[in-house]
Order: sequence, then C-alpha cells, then structure tokens
Amino acid sequence: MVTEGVSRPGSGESRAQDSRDEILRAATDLFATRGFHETSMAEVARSAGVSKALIFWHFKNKEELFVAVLGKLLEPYVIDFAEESGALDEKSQLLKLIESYLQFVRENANSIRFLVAQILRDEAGHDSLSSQVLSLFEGYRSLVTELIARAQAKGICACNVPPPEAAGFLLAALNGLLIGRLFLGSGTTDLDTGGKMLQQWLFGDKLGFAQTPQFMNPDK
Amino acid sequence: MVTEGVSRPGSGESRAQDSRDEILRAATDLFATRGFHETSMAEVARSAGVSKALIFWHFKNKEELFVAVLGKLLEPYVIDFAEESGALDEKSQLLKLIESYLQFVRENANSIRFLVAQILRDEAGHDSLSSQVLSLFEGYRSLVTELIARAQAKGICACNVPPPEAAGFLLAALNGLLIGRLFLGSGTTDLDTGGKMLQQWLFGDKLGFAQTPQFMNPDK
DNA sequence: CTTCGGATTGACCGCAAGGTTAGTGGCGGT
DNA sequence: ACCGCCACTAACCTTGCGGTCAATCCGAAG
Repeated sequence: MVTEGVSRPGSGESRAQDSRDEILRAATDLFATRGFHETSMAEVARSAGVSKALIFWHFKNKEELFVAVLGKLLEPYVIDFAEESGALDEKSQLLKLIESYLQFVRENANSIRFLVAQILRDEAGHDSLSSQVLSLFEGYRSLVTELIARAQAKGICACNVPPPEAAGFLLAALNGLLIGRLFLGSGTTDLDTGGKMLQQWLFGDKLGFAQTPQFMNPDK
Repeated sequence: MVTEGVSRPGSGESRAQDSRDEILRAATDLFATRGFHETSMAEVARSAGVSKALIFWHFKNKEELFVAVLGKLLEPYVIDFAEESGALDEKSQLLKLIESYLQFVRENANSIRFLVAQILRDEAGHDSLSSQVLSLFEGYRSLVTELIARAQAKGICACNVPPPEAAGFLLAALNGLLIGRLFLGSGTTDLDTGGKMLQQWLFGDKLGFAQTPQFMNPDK
C-alpha cells in the first residue's frame, strides 16, 4: 500500500524528483550565467551534487535539459494581465499595465537577460522559445492597442496617433527602458521616471520632475 | 629595391595582409551569425579558403581572433555625429540624429545583434566591449541632452521635462525600436513610424499617419 | 530475509575542438 | 645561382566534451 505522501526526504517516491529539481536548479543557474555552449554537463553535475550520468537518466540529452530550464524560466512570464484589472477604467488599466511591466523587469532582470541572449542566438526563430516569447509579446501588444483605442474613443487620451502605432511605440519605449536597465545598470533613465514620462505622453498629465536641478537652465 | 606598391595580388608585401583580411571577413561572418563558441576554427579556415594553421599564424589563438573581429565590427559605430551637423538649428540636428540612429540600425542589424548577444554574455562588464559600447552610448546621450536643453531654451521644444530625462527617454525609445526590429522582424512599429512619433513628442509636429485604416475604429 | 525495480554511479568511448610542429614553396636580395 | 625568410600547409597531438553502460545501492513489498 502506498502510505507515503510526498516530499519526505529520502522517501522512495520523491528521491528522483528531488534530484531532478536540484539538477534543474543548478542547470538554470549555470545556463543563465554562462550560456548554453559554455556550460558543460560535468559542471551541472558537480554544481547539483550528483553524477553526470544521473542527468542523462533524468533528461535524454543536453538539449532536453535546456528546454526544461527554459520552461522553468518562462513560468513567471505567463501572468494574465487582463485578469487582474477588471473594474478599472482605461486609464487606470493602462497605467497598471505599464507599472506591472516595469515591476516585472525589475524583478526578473537576470532571467530576461538570459532569455534575450538565447533568442538572439538561434537566428532563424525555428526554436520554440522565440515564438513563445513573441506570442506573449503579441498578447500584451494587442491588449494595449485595444485599451488605447477605447481611451481615445472616450477622449481621455492626449495622444492622437492611431492605436496600433501608439501601442507599438509604448511597448518600444518600455523595451528601451528595459534595455537601459539590462545594459547600463545605472546612468540611464530609471524605470519609474520612464513610466511617468509615458503617462505624460499618453494622458498629458503634468508631473513633477524634482531631480537634476543643475540642468534646469536657470539662465535669463 | 622595393618596387612593389601595395595590394598587388601575389606580391610579397600584401599576401599576408590579404589572407589576414580574408580570415577576418570569414570570422566576422561566422561569429556574427553563429556566435563565438558555436564557430570552430576549422569552419573559419574553410570559409576563408585557407588552412587552419594559418589562422594561428596570424592570430595567437581564438580569443585574439575574436577581439580582432570585435574591433572590426565596432568601426562603423564611431561616426562623429557632432561633426556632420554644423550649421543646423537644434531641431534639425535632433531630427538628423534620430534619423542617423535609425539608419544605422537598419544597416547594421546583424552586427548589432551579435554585439548585444556578446555583451549580454559577459555578465560583469569586465570585458572591454561593454565599456566601449557604453562610452559610445554615453557620448550620444550627452549630445542629445545638450541639444534638448538648447532647444527648450529657445522654446522650440514641445516637451518640457528636464533635458537629462528627456534625452534618456528619447534614447530608450530608440533602443526599443531597435529591439523591435531585432526580435520581431515584422509586426512591430517600423523604424520610420517610431521616428515620426518621437518627432511629434519632441516638437509637437502634427504628422499624417496614413496606415492601418482598419483600426481607426469607424464605429458610432 | 529475499526479491524486485527505480535511482545512482564510476569508468569508459568516440569525437571534435583548439592548438602545435615539422616541413614546403616561392619570392627578394646578393 | 643560391640563400634566407616569410607565408603557408598537412598531419598530428591533447583535452574536454556529450553520451553510454554495466554494475551497484536502497527502500518497499511479499
């Protein structure tokens, strides 16, 4: 009879799962910092505290381990934006969308870095990763497009370019802020300031910019 | 006596240079498309039409070949923007700056892709590449900052955020357009549209957006 | 206790990579 | 004509990789 539950240390049922998780954790670390080709299975094994052969018992080959890592990395990306903003008006929804994008970038900078590097490498987009990320992005994009269209129809939107272009530009700006954060950690526009400027661009809100007074050209 | 000039095919002086250039060309191609670790010296040799050993005669090792390639890739990046826009007013200079940035992205998408991947890989910024690109970017950034400050002082600038923030946002938006082009070739805001929207944001110019009529919400 | 099967390992293999070396061809100088 | 050196090559060496295999360990069921 199966009296064992789950996750008992050393219990028969969970031992395989434990080692598998540990391998996945180590592989995620190493792949994310060193990259795919620069990480050897021996390194993963050592870092996970298991033998190299055990990795090949869990995963058919290095490629399969890699896609498992990708899957694990992509998990936090699939949050349903539309879900969590039901009863808000268009402006609040857009602001919330921007804020959650920036928040997400803040929290997942490392894995984003890794995924970007990975996407840049596979060249042809034949990989599933590119298309996954792309469809994720497209969902976000179409959501923003529709929100802007409705906001414009209600007259609460200061910018008057067609919604698809506006949405594209909005996302481009957000991605640009992301890039700034990824490449040039400090010295660039920080995320919140960028978000505020997008808000100003979208709705014409006047916002206080209290920083860098040495540049407020006090001449004349 | 040295009667030979340069670049005569088969002449003693230039033979080494020719083969070196050919190797560099092949290596640049392969590194840019496949990446560093995915490109073997044998491939480079075959693509360059020379023996593998000759590569090691020209370059101490694979790493040195790689930095030579990086140097060659970075060459077109160091164009002096300030030089080529002497007698223009601030608005024209800014527009020209934006246009040349977009033009550059259009023409060098492949090498940019490669450099980005490379920068993302080295993690700590200890590499010379990151700092080179970063200083390049900083120059561009400070130039834009000053231009915006002067434009605001003359009252020809519609946007009223502090110049450093405005410049940062402008560059972020440009980088975002770049990202769109790099990742999701089509289906995103194309470069020119993005440039026009930036122009509108900076100077408040009204511009015609003739495209995507199916989205002009003809309801009501 | 024995048995059974999933979990785990050390030792091993083939191979392709980066790198080396001994040697050859050919051109310029004398 | 000969020599010396630069450019260049074929073949080789070594290392470390992804991947395999037979052998073991170990908890659970009978």
